[in-house]
Amino acid sequence: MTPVPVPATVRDLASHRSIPKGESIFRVGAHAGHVFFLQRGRVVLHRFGPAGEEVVIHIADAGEFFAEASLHADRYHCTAVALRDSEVAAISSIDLGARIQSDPRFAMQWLESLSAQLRKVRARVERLSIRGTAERVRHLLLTEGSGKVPTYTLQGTARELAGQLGLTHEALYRALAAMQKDGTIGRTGKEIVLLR
Amino acid sequence: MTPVPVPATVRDLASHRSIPKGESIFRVGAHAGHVFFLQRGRVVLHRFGPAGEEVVIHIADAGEFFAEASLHADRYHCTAVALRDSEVAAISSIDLGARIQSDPRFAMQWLESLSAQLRKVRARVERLSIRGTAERVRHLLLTEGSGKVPTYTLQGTARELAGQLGLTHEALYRALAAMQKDGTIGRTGKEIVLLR
DNA sequence: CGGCGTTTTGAGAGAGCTCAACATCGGTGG
DNA sequence: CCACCGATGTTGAGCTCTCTCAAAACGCCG
Repeated sequence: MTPVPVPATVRDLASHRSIPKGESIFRVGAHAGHVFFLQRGRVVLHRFGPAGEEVVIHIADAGEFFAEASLHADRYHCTAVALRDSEVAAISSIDLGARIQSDPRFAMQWLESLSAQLRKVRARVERLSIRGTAERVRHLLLTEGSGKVPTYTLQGTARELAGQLGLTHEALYRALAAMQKDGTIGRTGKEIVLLR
Repeated sequence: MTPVPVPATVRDLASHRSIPKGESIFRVGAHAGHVFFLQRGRVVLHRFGPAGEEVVIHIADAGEFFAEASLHADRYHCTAVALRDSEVAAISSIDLGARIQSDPRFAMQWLESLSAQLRKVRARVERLSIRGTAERVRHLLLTEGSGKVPTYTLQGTARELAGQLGLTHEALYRALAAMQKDGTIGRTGKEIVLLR
């Protein structure tokens, strides 16, 4: 997989890091010095419960920012570990904060990026609340698809999509097969089209 | 229910509106003139699919901002309808934008509020991805609970919580009963405590 | 007191998970 | 070039958990 490029607005603030699978990017309690942009791989953010058990807060996929709160806290509230070999862009929170304060245009852009993420995640919450595999797929196509006839292009594997939809891969495959058979969707390679 | 007060930072920009159940607050395509803070009630944001069917993007509950993207778009991309009698604070997006641009301290606060929401929603996504009613409740207590011994205080009814957890109220009641019986949790009134 | 919404428990049905087997595809090394 | 390997894709069968429908107890407010 080719790495997602760092957004142009922060590119000059970013320094590149490669993280082997299993290694941590930061640990809870450490100085919150950076905001991160995940260019490739997958990262889990988790905390530990009273009995030391892992509690997953978020799983970041390629193309996402994470630990944005480093701007406002001085210590990380969770631990970040690479679930695969990953590449991240580390953005100094001091530099980022300084630019936000000094460049209102940039502040607006950063705000817009956060808003967009928020909208996306909220839609995902709604999707996960829907009962029925087919209905979830339909919601995905309607909210994330583009074009007159809603078209969604698979970014990764269907297995990954299943995870995003809160389904097992088997359930997703069956739903897609059924929807294709009854003419709800069409598929050509990585593209899924909502027909009715 | 007593209305949630408007956050102090934007109070002077806000004008109050009461929305009867079933009425819309804004419609898709209309000029995106305001960001909203929901003080009381519940609001659904939805779009319409090709066949005119409703697609829910988000359901906002009391205490939440919604339509933050009005800052960056000139038209609403969805329609907002009150699911109950609601009270909202409408914040002019022009005024808000102006303050963000002119007051860096304020910009930081607004950013922090967005970050906090993002973190919360992401945790909720993770929660909804968990299989098993009891495990979901446990995740809620561990992520949203406070204190040494994780304690969560019900804000509304248990029914509402069930909705938030993506469960039927029956499933939630049964899970709570079972967890109480086997000593996983303790309950006193609106408080739920994770014991082990 | 009467009515409404919440809480609680029961029983049955169905959707999706689990386990399993096999096909397919892309890459790797002999 | 082909054999092999791991990961993805696909389908089957059984089982479990949650949803659905139902009913009753409870608490609150007019």
